[in-house]
Amino acid sequence: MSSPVPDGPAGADEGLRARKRAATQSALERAAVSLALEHGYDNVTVDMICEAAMVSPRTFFNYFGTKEGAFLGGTPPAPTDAEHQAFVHGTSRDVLGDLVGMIADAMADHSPDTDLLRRRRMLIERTPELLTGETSRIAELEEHLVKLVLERFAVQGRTEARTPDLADEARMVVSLAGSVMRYSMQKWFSGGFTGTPVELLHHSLALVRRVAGSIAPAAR
Amino acid sequence: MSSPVPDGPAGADEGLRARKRAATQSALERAAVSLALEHGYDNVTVDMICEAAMVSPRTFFNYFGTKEGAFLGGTPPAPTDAEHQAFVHGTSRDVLGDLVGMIADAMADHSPDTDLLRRRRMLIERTPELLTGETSRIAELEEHLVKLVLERFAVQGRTEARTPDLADEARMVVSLAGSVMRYSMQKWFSGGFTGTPVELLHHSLALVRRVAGSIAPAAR
DNA sequence: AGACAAAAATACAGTAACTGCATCGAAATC
DNA sequence: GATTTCGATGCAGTTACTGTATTTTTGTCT
Repeated sequence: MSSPVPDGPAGADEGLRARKRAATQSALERAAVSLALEHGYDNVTVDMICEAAMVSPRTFFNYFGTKEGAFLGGTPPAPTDAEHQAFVHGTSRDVLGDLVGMIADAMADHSPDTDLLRRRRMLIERTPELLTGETSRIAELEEHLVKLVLERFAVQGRTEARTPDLADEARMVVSLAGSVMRYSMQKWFSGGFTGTPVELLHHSLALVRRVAGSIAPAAR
Repeated sequence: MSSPVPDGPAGADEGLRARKRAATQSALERAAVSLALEHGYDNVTVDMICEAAMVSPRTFFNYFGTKEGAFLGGTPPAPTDAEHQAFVHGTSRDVLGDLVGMIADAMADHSPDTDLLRRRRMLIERTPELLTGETSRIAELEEHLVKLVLERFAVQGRTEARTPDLADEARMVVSLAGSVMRYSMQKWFSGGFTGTPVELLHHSLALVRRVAGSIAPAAR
């Protein structure tokens, strides 16, 4: 108690302000999911969530910007700088796999709250529109992801001079990653999958390979 | 010409009621696109559209159900029975290509109004959120499309007994088709593509094949 | 500890999308 | 021509979301 928190090394808190902020956000998300599980997503209003979490409606929108956001979790998945670098300088030839892995990591290191995740999963399972919403949120990252892939191509020495449609290829990689994520999330949230997320992604990637690989060039 | 429209083979009209209906729908769609091109999508309200098209706001929602609908075109793309059958009984090995082709057809035979299509394309080009919206509309068909693919598999003699995860495969085909459509639409609406839609689809499919094919099983 | 700056919570008023319901008028059916 | 059917409309209400000004809380500096 002598030194006034010089620079907490392993400290999980960054000041009381941030802690309170995290608390209210968490409270709102929990309230949202709980209410939706009880009454159904459509029958839950923002006001109800605010009352349960004891904050003003205006504050709600300061946090999430949209009603849906409270149910899906505050901030859309964004890769950290570390993940960014790891991907760009990855050496494997499996660009798609690495990209999917990065997105999955970004989604995972999001909220370590196991219980909330479980309840959220139940909710999404019975509320397909939320699945669509999450898909859209990921889609908003596309532009950024395309840049990442191009960066990685550059690091690997692939240039537009050698491959004229490199930008197209990057865009397609991102688009395919979207497919894999969508497929995986769908399978994950529909409950039919028993296993770890990592296994699920491998399963999905293998399936992509099989399906896309069986494309014959139309001409027999 | 003698019989009073017994069953018009090529007849374009199905009574005055239907014609009027089509007229107002068209008027609303035109007004919506025009206003958005002039003022920007966000700055156009439903009331403005209604005033321009001279219908009540209530009627607007009777037609489209959502504001976005007026800009994207009344009814979401749905394959006709003919297209349905053609796909299910297709003999080619390229399930993905055929599926994409069917969706494209469904979107094409939608509105033969070239001018409106051109203006809509301009609008979407400068309004990415609409692109996302159209993507979501297609996503709503997914369940249906999965059934179609499974039907086709059945016709081709592929059964769950032989391929345990046939349903998974079907789902992935649909998911990949989504990717191709998304990629194609993106490229189409971004204006960078000079060619017919059919060529674009071939380009996209080839790219999928190249990208997905280059997936090495991670282990080197 | 007390003054002061920064940030967050709130109140308030307003816009705009969307819905249910009852009514009215035109079109199809007989 | 009478009836039934269907689309258009008016109206009142709910709900998501925003801008702005005000108040409360928290961090900081002396």
